[in-house]
Amino acid sequence: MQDQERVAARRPVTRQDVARYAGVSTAVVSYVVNSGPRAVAPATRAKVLDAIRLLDYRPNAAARALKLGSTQLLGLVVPDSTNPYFAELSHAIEEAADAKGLAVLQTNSAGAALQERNLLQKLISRQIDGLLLASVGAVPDLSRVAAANIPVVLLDRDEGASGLVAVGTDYRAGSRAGVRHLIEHGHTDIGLVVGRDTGGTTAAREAGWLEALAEAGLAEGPIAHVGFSREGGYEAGRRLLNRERPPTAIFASSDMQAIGVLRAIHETEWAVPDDIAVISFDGSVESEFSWPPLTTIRQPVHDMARAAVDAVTQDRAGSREEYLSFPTELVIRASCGRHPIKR
Amino acid sequence: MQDQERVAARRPVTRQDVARYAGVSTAVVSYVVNSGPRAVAPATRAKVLDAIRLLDYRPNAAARALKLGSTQLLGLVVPDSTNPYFAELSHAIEEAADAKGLAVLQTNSAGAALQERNLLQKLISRQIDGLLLASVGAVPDLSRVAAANIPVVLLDRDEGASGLVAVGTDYRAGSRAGVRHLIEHGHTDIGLVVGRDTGGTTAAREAGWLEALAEAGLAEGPIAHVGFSREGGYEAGRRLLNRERPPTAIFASSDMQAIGVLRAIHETEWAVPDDIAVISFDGSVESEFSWPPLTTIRQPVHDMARAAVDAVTQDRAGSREEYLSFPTELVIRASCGRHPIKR
DNA sequence: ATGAAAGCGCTAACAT
DNA sequence: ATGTTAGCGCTTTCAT
Repeated sequence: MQDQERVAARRPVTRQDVARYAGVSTAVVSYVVNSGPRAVAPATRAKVLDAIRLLDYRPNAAARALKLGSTQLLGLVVPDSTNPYFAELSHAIEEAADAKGLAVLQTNSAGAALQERNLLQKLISRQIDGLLLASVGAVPDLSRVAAANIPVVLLDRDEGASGLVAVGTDYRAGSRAGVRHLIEHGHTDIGLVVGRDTGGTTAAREAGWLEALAEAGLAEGPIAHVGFSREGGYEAGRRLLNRERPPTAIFASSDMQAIGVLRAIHETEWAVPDDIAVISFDGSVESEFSWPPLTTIRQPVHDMARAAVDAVTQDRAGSREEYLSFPTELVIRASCGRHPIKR
Repeated sequence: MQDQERVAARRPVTRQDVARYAGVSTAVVSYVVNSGPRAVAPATRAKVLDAIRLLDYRPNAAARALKLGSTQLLGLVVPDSTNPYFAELSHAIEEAADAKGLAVLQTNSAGAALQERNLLQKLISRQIDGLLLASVGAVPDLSRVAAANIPVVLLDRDEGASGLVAVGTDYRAGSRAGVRHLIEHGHTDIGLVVGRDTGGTTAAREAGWLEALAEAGLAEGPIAHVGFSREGGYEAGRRLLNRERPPTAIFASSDMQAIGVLRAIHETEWAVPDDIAVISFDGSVESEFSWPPLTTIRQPVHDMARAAVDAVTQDRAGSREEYLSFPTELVIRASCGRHPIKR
């Protein structure tokens, strides 16, 4: 008898229930819910809407997905969502997707190709309608995705890939503009901190640095190849500072690396920008609140996210090749200094 | 004739196809795929497995979800996934979920109650199997979720909530330990930077600070109530430093706020920790690479994530009340100084 | 050990 | 304008 208090496990409300309650057929409920494809008389429509409200009916997405063959789900794979750049990109993607009624399954590859492949498998079997991939390698294995006919958009790329849409910023031009700014400050010895991998955006960032130097007739500065992380930047900073004649300015090709560089500089008790200037690439929030605030080449993350979501939801996606490149913006803050450094 | 090159839109491989290819019934394929509920002869099993491999068959998650009434999907709502603390928590949750074969729908409420409600609606209609919620308000509106019979676990809480499982750390004890550490360094004038909201974890963090002071017989230091952001911390820092007699140490109740405080201090050209010591709460990576590196009270994010995922996937979830509290760890770095400050 | 078939909730073509 | 109904791919009961 005491067990009578047990809460009845409510069976979820279905379209059947709504139809019955409103005294119409299930088809009509469908027409109302989806605003089509058939018209419904205003009076009937009102009845159905009432029933929906009263019963607190919510369409079953799984059933809908099964019927339509579309889940309204996007898959997103990034190396590390904890990295502010990817965190901001992911956030922007989520917003852009949400605006289109799409939800996103966010996953982390930890920068490992194997893990990335596993994730793709899982996402495919979840019937995602599109895949946004910031891949570890230059040539991700997309055979399974292609076989499943899922549109793909590559993120964080410096060029298109065979038959795919890719989005990125103009890393080369951005880097060049940043380094040129350093040169305008009078610097002639500008070091580079950049990723360890060859190709990809790393090469483009490096190329921009080189171009700016060449343009100004300056000699190539010292380079430190390290991981795209704070730790990597720290290591790079130490290496550059320990040279016989350290550069007077450093271009770090990502915010994370710049943060690490700053730490290395602070540890040697040099002043930024008076003893050494620093400039970074990405423009994530963290660059604004470092000490000193970093001059940075900002990527238009929101524009890129929107473009990526747009592209992946277009019919033509997956069957076209296109590279969507976005311009960067030089955000000038304190780390690059006001005056040329004399040493 | 040219159009013949057109790629045939492959119909996805279904369980039917596999059954036909392997010369068995669809039921047997099911038994093999799910390792149950019926046994299958080893030879048959092998045939089916071969067919699966050959046809590159992947079960349709939507169909499975419809049939089973379970999507293997978790919903996650945080105020801002761009905040390193939530980024790390989300990342850890994703890992914990993935280990259980669950995927997670990550969403951002932007700290707005209305947006939060909308997200919950959307997540519910996607038939999530469980909800992880770091809510904006002290008492989230969970009526819809409850009606849908979806287990909920509250994140980032300092206490249980009626009928719900909640996870959090011991904010009060952690804060107290941190402030006590400052006191051991000889500080007697310790300011507090804390959230603007009353109640919730804010109150607990404040209580810990107060307790440590009381314990040591010290007077209550100055308080700045600001948002849980870098900007908020900056504002708080300025306010505290502009006092007639600034505190010699500041306890910032989150890493983000501490980062802002550091900026304010640097701008006044005071030295940390020599002129003023700082200590923070959370222990996200960013605290490690600030300058100087922040002494911080670290939350065991991974443990919390695992516990949250475990709890939300338990049958009993949603019908029990429990508060899972995790201990913090004091991570000592440079920002709290070695010696008492004399001013 | 295996197979046949009902049915999960929804959409839309086809009827009326 | 509205109703009837087949079928999306899967699981599992019930039969064999």
